[in-house]
Order: sequence, then structure tokens, then C-alpha cells
Amino acid sequence: MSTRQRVRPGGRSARVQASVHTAVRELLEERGREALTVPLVAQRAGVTPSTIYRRWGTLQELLSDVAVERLRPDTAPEDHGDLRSDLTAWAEQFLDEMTSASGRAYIRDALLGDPDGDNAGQCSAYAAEQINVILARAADRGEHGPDVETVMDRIVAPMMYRILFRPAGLDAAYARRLVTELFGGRGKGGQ
Amino acid sequence: MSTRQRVRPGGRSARVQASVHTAVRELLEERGREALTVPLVAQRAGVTPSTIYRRWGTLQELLSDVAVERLRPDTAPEDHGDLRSDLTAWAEQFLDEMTSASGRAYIRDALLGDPDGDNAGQCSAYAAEQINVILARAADRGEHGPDVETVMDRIVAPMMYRILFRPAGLDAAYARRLVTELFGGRGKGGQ
DNA sequence: AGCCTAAAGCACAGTCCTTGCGTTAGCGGT
DNA sequence: ACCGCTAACGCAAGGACTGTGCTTTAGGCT
Repeated sequence: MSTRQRVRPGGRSARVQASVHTAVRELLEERGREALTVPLVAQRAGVTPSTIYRRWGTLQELLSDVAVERLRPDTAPEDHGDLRSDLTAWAEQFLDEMTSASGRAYIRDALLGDPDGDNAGQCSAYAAEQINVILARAADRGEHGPDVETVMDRIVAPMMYRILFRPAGLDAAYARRLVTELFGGRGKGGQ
Repeated sequence: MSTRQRVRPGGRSARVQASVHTAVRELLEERGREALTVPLVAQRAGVTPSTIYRRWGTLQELLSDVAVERLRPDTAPEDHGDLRSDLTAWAEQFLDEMTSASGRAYIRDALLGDPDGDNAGQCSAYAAEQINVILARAADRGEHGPDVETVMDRIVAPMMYRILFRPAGLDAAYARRLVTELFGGRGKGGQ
């Protein structure tokens, strides 16, 4: 079962979903994730727990839904005039947002309550979308650069891997280094 | 609180931990993850639920512990005579193991019940260890290749990212391609 | 305007979580 | 080798959470 909700806007369902999502975000900030329970969220949202159980099934699936919504980029990547600057700026901002405690928590939540990998795929699609915008702009300028898959492999994947598995010592310099190495910086590879 | 157990071997604690871990692995295979509950594991392991709650706190932290134990490589990477072959073989095997349904489940469990990122770091350390063995062997042969961090960024991270976020269409060819590109294959990067 | 369906509320039963207290195993000291 | 001491386990009970059958309501559709 996909957890993403497809409710028509304006109806009661939409109101319930919105108020539940809001309740989750508020309670996450106020009391932290450990303190969250379905009944607590239900009370804050002004619904009964059974409503949440029926629509989301599990607290984790609900959290996953909220997380994906929160991880959706709300703005197009900034235009700095050339591909490399755009990628660098985007990577720095991405890493900065995702490295924060709440950012990591959202990523983990998105991965967590996600039986069929649907929500995780959505997160990846968001990043790919942003990168596509950057690459398309570069193509319009006449620059020719890597394709999306390469950027995902060389920039996004390493950042995400470290965020998830080795969160210590991550900073903007790492993001810049990845971009530099992608652009033919002296990669240490090769034999 | 770190969930990793530091019990002395031979004592009662060690016996309890072993029987609980075994119970988890057995029940995971028999009934699947959804059916797992703390009381169920406790019954199979021959302990009381409160013991599990006290030592692990949560089913997820327990699962995380078991997952990390299971993700530990039990054998040194094969020696194929040269660095590139070693890396390719290792990457193929790694991807194959991790792409399986149970492999992905273990990875997610390891990430999941892991408040301070301790278990996730351990997983990453396992991979780094294996790669270090491969690189050390290459150095002994007189080959000079990339350093560990580069291999983590270029091989491990992309595979893990796709396993977690885009599990569709992953195969050995992808692993080979990553190694090829690392070894100066025509990377599509650069402007 | 009225029907009809999907979703929410209500209530209750079953399970799980959590903790206080007593007991025990086994480590360390003499 | 014995004995005290501490950390860990078992037991039991209270409270909270999960999940479901049935009823009610909102709002889309003709």
C-alpha cells in the first residue's frame, strides 16, 4: 500500500490530512520524535486515533509522509551564471540542509516507514529534478556537462552516504571537493 | 545510549544476548519482519520481555543490533591478482548481497534503530575495512591506486544510495561501470 | 435536491510497553 | 576456595497503545 495520500483538495479528508501533518510537525519540534505517539498526534490534530491508523497504518508511515513533504524543495536552484557554480552552490545548500539534525531525521523517517521504497524514490526524484534544472540551464547556455546520472553518482550519492553512515566532519568543503573532482579535478583514481 | 552490547563472554548476559539474537534471526526468516514483536522474540529466546526492553529499549534497536552483526563481512575479499579485478569482484558481490530483499532490510534496520548513528558507522567501517585490505594488497604488489575515501565516494556510496533510494534496475553491470569510471574510464564529467 | 460512497467517529477488546521489586548469577577480592 | 557485591534477569501489574466492527457524517455526483 502506498502511503502517499491522494485526497481531493477542499474535502474533509484534505482537512484531516493537513491538520494531522501540521500536528506531527509541531509535536516534532516541541517534544521530539521519541515522545510522538499516534494518540498524541490525533489529539493535537483533533481527530481520533483510529482515523490515523486507518489512513496511515503506522506512526512511521505517517512520519515518512510528513518527511517527504518536508524534503520537497520549495524553490528552484539559484542561477550563478555557469554550470560549475550552480552545482557547487546547490551541493553546498543540499548538504547543509541535510546535515542538520532535523534534516537527517527527516531522511531517516522517509526511508523508514516505506515498505515499497516509494517515498525514498520520491526523495531521489526531487534531487534529480533540481539537478535537471541546473543541467538544462547549462545546456541553454551552450555548456556541455555531465548527465543527471553522473551527477547523482558523483555528488548526491556520496553526500547522502556520508550523511546517513558517517555524519561526522561534513562541511561545505566536502561538497565543493566533490564538484571539483567531477569537473576533472585531479581525481586520485586510475592506475 | 549505545545499543551495542559489551558483555563478557561466557556470562549469563552473553547467553541471553546470543539466544535473543538467534531468536530474532529465526523469526525474521520464519514470519517476516512485520510479525515480530518483543514478546514473541522473548518467548522464542526463553527470556522475559522486560529483559529485552531493558537491554535494548526498543524492537528497532534490537533489530539494528542484529542487522549490524549480520552485515559484518565474514571473509576477506578475494584476491584476483590486480587491484582493478579485486575491486570489481568485491563491488559485484557487495551489490549482489545488499540488493537482495533481506540485504536491504538489514541495511534499513541498521540505519533505523540507531539514535546516534553508531551502528550505521559500523556498517560503513566494515566496507572501509574490506577496501583497505584490497588497497593494501595492491600496494604490496607495487600498484598505486586511489585511497579509501575515494573508493568509498566513487564505488560504495553510489551503490548504497541506489540500494536505498532507487532499488530498481540494479545489477552487476552497474558495479562494473563504477569501477571502470573510477579507473579513468571516459567519465562524462568535465566541461 | 437527493442518493451514495468514502472517510471519520466511537467504543471496546487485545496486546504491548514500562517500571518497581525481589532474586540470582558470576565477577573480584581476600 | 570462599564470600560479598553488583549488574542483570524474572515476575507481576498498571497504564498506554494498537487495531477492528459498527455507526454516523460529509461531500461528490447525477
